[in-house]
Amino acid sequence: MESALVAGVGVENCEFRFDKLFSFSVPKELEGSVVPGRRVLVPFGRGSRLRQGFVFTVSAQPETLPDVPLKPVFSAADEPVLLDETMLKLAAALKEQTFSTYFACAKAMLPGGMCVMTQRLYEAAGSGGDVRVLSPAQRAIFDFLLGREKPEPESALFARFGSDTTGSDLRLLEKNGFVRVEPPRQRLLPEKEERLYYMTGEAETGGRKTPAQNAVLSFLEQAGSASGKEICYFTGVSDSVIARLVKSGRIAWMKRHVERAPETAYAGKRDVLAPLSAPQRQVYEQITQEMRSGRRDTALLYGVTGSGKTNVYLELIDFVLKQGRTAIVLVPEISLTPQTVSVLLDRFGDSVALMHSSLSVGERRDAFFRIRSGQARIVAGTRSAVFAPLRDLGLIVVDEEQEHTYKSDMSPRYDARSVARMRAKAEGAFVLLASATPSVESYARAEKGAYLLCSLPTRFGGAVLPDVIKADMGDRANANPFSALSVPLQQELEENLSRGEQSILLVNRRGYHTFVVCKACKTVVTCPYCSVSMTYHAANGRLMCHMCGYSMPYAQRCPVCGDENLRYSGCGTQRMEQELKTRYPEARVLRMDADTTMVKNAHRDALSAFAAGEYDILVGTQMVAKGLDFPNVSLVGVVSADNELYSGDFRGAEKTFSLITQVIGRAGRGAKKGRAVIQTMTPDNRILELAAGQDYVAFYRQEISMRQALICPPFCDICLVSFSAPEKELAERASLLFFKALRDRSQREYPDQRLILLGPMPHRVPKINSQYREKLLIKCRGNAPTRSMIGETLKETASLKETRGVRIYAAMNPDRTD
DNA sequence: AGCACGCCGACT
DNA sequence: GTCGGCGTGCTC
Repeated sequence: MESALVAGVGVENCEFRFDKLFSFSVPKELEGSVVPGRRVLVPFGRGSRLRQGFVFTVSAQPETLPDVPLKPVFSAADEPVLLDETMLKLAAALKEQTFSTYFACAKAMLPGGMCVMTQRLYEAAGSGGDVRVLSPAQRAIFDFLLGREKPEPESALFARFGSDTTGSDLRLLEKNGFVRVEPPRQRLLPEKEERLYYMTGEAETGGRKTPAQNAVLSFLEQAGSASGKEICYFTGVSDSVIARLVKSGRIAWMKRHVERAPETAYAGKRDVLAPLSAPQRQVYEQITQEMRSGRRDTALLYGVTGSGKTNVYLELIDFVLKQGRTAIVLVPEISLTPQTVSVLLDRFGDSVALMHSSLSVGERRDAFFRIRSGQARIVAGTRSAVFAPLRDLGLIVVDEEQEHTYKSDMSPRYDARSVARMRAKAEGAFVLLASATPSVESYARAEKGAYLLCSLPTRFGGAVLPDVIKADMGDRANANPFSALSVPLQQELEENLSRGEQSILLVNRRGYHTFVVCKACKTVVTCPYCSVSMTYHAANGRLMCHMCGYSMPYAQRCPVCGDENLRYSGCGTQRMEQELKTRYPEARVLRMDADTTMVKNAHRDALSAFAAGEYDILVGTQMVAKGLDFPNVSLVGVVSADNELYSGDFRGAEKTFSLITQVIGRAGRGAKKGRAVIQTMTPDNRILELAAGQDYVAFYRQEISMRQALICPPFCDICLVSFSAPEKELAERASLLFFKALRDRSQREYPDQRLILLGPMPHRVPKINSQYREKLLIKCRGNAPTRSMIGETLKETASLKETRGVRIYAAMNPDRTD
């Protein structure tokens, strides 16, 4: 075998434990198409089954060759090369930083749906030419195909004729006209359509009905039609019941009407130019000067709510575009930030491409190639848009940079902000992190001078900050009997209603009652699969687990002792909605939480309905704190402020401060002065005090000294190593083995890397989905040696037979460590 | 994660 | 005697 080239391939479905670039020989006739960045199929494992891979390297003489004979690359995808050298480098760096695999990293950089296996189909082309020129193997394949009625998928041929030469044989047969190839059937996932299920009227004809099927049918009878998610929510069945009903013909579905893509909806009004205010201009000058000097590649813009940060982004984008460069704008969640996106579309029209999860596979693919071809020069999108294949990247804006959505909680566990900085460094771009409540880590770096720090401390247009009242819920005088609404909040709400002004109430729990407790045996009803309490939902009359989705009917007896004295208590969004409707029958109340926004675009529709004045009160979870500007909102109520504050995570204070500051900032956006009521059991808490005063810098000062005293980020990095297994002991044993292995390795090989090991111990929620979860926290410097130390220990521990059945992963600086 | 190889119990 | 149980170890 004279084949000169060897490809280094990242292969799919490899565990981190044994992932690396695997070497494959490149068949002669594939030399032009097996190039770095190309998607290929390779024979892998004992059975040499076909798997997808990404070519990372191609070389004539690889430095390290395994001592096993190389298998050949089976085939290369018929599509443009998806990843260029820059992106491949980024993928490799990502693997190193996130304890993830080459393939997973490459895949994460591409729009979803792009890595679907595609199959070529082969059939014999008549009698072909002179079969004597064929090798025995080629002859066998040809004869086989002659005897088949239908075209054969390449994987079937591969399975039948082996991994060594089948690929090359097929290509030769094709070249000489013995076989025909159907181009790869693009088995792209079917377009993500929203299905509306309805009854067909054949309900009586189908066979016997199970209780679950009856529940679905009677629900549909009442509702008329509903989405799959809604059916599952309201009846507590799983989607297999729906599938069965469809199969038996008793229900059917139709495509829900899907709106036009927002790009076209907004394109056209290009010259909306708000001139920069003096402070905005000053920030703009600061940043462009920094960009020109090339001294630092990152700036933090601290600008209070309503100070016009978006105006600054627009000018900066204009600035880089004029230099012939391109820009990315990251937002935490597209559906919650329609304004930022629409402003971009108004200003830059169709040179903007949107990248987010509710696009169909086809739309995403189009956007990807539109970006790569240079047609789109600005990309707006969520986390993964940081990988947009723009060339000549000049600027990456990260809006609301403290938001946890920038951190991926699945492999690869990357942080879009640090990826942005990696790209900036590699491609000579500039990163602008912006927020009214920056993350403590970012602000600390800016203060230290690692980032340029600029600020917009006043609201644009001179709007004033709201007056804040704190309602002490421990004080009897404030309490309404049987109500989660305090007297002060009630009074303010009534005043607002009478004045015809709008109000927002933040309730940080979904559902009706947040827990159920048995008065006799004092136990709280918990999920059988998770260690969390069940939440009662009035909308479907069921107790639901917010962790795993398990639900059960409204309980009248204690599941433990059978007693009938159950106490339903705790206030969720549904109960607050109900209470408001009962108390103020005239008021138009809108609830917004994960349960009301299951349907596509429900977010946007709800927000614009509220903005249009169709409702008086908006009740909802975190999601009401972000989104559109509501000029007529003059009151904000924070119904329960304390939950997150005492969650035990070191970011609890930061998250509470950020959320309360944001939601309070929604009061008094227009001409009217706003008011806010914060209900709390701990009115003297400093964090609430500072949030009430919207005083970020004072909050930062307090928080940073806390972080220093407790040795928390930014004074260290925290690596979370998590172990989950179906038995508690198994997870515990694995965590202990890891702990010892890490301690030994650090003493032996990394004596100068200082570590603080916390644990192993159970997670705050020790069981989810019947999996017991242990964790180990490693306070460290997240530098290359430490990462490789942790990575090596991970591989070592995961390879032990004692850890079989245990899922182990590591995440550097995850959003939550509890 | 797959998947094949291999070393022990109940069958023709 | 063998068919197949799933424990064990490897993946270019």
